[in-house]
Amino acid sequence: MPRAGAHSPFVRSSSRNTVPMHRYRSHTCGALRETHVGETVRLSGWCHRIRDHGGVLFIDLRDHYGLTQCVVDPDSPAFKVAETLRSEWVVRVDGKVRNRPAGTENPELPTGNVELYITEIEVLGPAGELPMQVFGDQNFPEETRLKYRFLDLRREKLHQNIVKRGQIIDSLRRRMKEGGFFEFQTPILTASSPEGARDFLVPSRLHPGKFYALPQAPQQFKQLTMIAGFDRYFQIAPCFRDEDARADRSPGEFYQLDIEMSFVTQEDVFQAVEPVLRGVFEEFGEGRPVTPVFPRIPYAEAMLKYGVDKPDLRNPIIIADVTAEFLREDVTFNAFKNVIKAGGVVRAIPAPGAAGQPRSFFDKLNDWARGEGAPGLGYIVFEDEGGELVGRGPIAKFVPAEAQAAIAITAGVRAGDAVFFSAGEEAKAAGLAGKARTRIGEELDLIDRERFDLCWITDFPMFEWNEEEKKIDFSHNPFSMPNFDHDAFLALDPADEKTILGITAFQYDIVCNGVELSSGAIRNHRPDIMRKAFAIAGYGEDVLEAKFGGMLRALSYGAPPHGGIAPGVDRIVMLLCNEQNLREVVLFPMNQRAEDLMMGAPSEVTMKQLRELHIRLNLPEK
RNA sequence: GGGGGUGUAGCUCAGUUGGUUAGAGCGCCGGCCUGUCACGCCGGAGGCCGCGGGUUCGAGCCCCGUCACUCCCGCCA
Repeated sequence: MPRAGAHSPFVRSSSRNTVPMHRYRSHTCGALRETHVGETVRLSGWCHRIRDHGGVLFIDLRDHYGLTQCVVDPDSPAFKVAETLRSEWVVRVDGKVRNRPAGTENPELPTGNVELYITEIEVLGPAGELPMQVFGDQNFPEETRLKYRFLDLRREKLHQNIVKRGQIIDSLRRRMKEGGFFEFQTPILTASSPEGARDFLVPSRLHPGKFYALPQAPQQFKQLTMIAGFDRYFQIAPCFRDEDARADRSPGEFYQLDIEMSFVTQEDVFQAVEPVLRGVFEEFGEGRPVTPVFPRIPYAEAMLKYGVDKPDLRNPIIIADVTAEFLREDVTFNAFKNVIKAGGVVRAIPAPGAAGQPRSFFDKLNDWARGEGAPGLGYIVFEDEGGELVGRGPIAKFVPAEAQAAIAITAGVRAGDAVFFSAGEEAKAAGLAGKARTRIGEELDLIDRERFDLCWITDFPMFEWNEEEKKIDFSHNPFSMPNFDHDAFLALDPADEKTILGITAFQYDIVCNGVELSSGAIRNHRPDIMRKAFAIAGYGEDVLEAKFGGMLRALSYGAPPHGGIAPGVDRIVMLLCNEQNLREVVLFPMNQRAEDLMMGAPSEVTMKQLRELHIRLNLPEK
């Protein structure tokens, strides 16, 4: 059980014992080697595993640094006590280091050539019967793991993940400082923001009826830091959002490597950040290849080719638009033709080599698509028949050979492949195609898991249509600079929805293996353009003043052009630790319902506390 | 707020078409064992089969409800 940082920070006893022994340990449990043979040493740690042979008793003693086999037999004065020890008791043992008898060495352990012959045992912390074993790699229920997190954290995998997390953060910090960035701390108690996620609120005692909010991100603070002239900001920043959890989204709180730079274009941000992320993936990726130069994929292209704005580029499937092919006069598949007539599109998802799949493969995907709310997932299987490309499948008979050939060319498929179709209104068809792409890639085992494929997604739309409220909204960060001539932007007619919805922003993401790692932008540093952008999104001058007055004022006293990005630390660590869930890389996570089962948060508070905060509860009826 | 999955011993799981006394491994307790490192052998304790209701002669199994955990949708600038 090799552990990180095997050196001991503690005092060592000399072989002549001229130095007094430390109260708890002379060495750590990962330190002893053959060079220590003959020394009298003192170890403290947890009884990892006890093997009682009657006459001889082995105790594997464990601490953060490693594992040392300790032995007692009836000749030792400690034998009686040793027999009472149980798993996970914390003990201090004294004894002499000796070579293991020939043939009993354990090459799995760095300390495996030696053992400690115990002459004295002091129980420092006995343990009750354990709700979960530390030893071994058995699975335990999430609830138990969270409630007894301190036990789970003793276990090899989680312990290593947390160590790795620390090392990754060290590396990020070092790389940022080497890049000329300076670290800042921004407030935790701040003001609620109208855009974005739901805020965590903190009632103010001094100002009845008023609330602080925990920052969703230090967005405005880092911009203000730039306006204050500090030029290059970074922070391992805690962020708080009161939204529901996902496997890759911690409930409540998470950390970002928050970055901001002055006098930069988008290109400068890319040049500053890409080496940091590539470097950290290379450093901690355990040899798995990392994209040498991150490709840059405009949002629109990503939605077409991958059906999603966070494509997993390890999946070789590329979606194609085959709307034109289904419009051909010789094609008689009216289901698709009607969709197209109604303004929809048809997307083709190639399934390389799927011709050999059994019927159940296609049926399963069809069922899945229905579960996604689609009418189904049409498909054509291409086979080679005497040198001719022949399409089969339920809809093939509506598509004559020439049209099939045209589809095959557009979708880039050959005999032996299949192609699935997703038809409908563009965004929906693209979304379903994207999900199908992922699913087909997984079913056909096309995804190389031993790789980190990173890319930039660029040119996000500045605005989007809010169907519910029938209005234009910011589609991302309201502080982003539109990629549009400034004077023309100021002159925009808010009713000109077509032009407005076509405007992109200097807004970008980094994606790795289908996981959105960061989001960033060149900021809008001009108050006039800011006012215009908010006006387009339907925010009046009063709202703007109330919520972003400080920011607007700051922009009015000499603001440098600036921009930044904020990679998600937890997600980076999750990818590098090969974990599917953020709880595996967070020291003390909450459960899906945002409860801390160990500390019992959230919890009720006393009436006195509520009174001081001028709060009266109005609880929902059960 | 909605959908899926899971729920049987402390833990991981098995449990046939609804049919005697609900099993195994790990852990725990006791005994034996002087070279193991997933030690071995023998014995033992430990079960509101998540909870409530229903169907049935009979329910771990079928039905309804509910709760918990989890994954997903909504949400997450």
